[in-house]
Amino acid sequence: MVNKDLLEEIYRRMYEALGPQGWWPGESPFEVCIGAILTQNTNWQNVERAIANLKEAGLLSPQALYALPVEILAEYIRPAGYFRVKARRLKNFIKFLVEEFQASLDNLFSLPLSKARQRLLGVSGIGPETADSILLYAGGKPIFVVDAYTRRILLRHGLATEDMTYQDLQDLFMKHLPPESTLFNEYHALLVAVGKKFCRPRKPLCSACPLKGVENAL
DNA sequence: TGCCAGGCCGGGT
DNA sequence: ACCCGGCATGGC
Repeated sequence: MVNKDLLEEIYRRMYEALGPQGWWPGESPFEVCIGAILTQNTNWQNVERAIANLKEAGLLSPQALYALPVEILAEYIRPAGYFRVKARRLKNFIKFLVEEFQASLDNLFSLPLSKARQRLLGVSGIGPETADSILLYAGGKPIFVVDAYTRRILLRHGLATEDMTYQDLQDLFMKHLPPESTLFNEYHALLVAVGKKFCRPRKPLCSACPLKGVENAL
């Protein structure tokens, strides 16, 4: 069903339609981690406000956030939504980073990939997508990020089924594509761009979608 | 004006 | 091993 040629055709079409995306939209690996947690089920525009608040207050460092009470942090990130939950999740991640890795992402990323992923998943508030986003976009590791857009696009083209798990969908890409972080980076960013533009929930057809009919393109 | 946005957790079956 | 309610702001 899904094979290497099809995945490459999908990539080609998206790239030709929308060009390079240059993700992640963050200035440092640490900022990428914060953004990855804040953007859970939330519009990126709202996340940018929250990050801007932290930046403006000089709080965008592991040390500053480590010292900041969770209730205060919550107020800064309010625009990102779910702000009390996310303040807790951020603190969990910061505590993890500071106390187990001397506040150094490089220390975390120096672990074998599967081990680093496992450790991230051990932090309450970091699930598979957030962990993989951190590994790929902050760490430059060759791991494919699956999100709601990825799932919806695959479903809409009959390339996946509802019962497929995160792992199933991730395998679908990683078993057929070369493990290159630059490719995985662009691929996922393009899926998000296409999803935002052409593959909204509840809107059945996307006549302008660059992926229209790819499932039959071989 | 509802619907949607780059999920995840914890409790209940 | 699933299933579901809860979490919240801002744009269109």
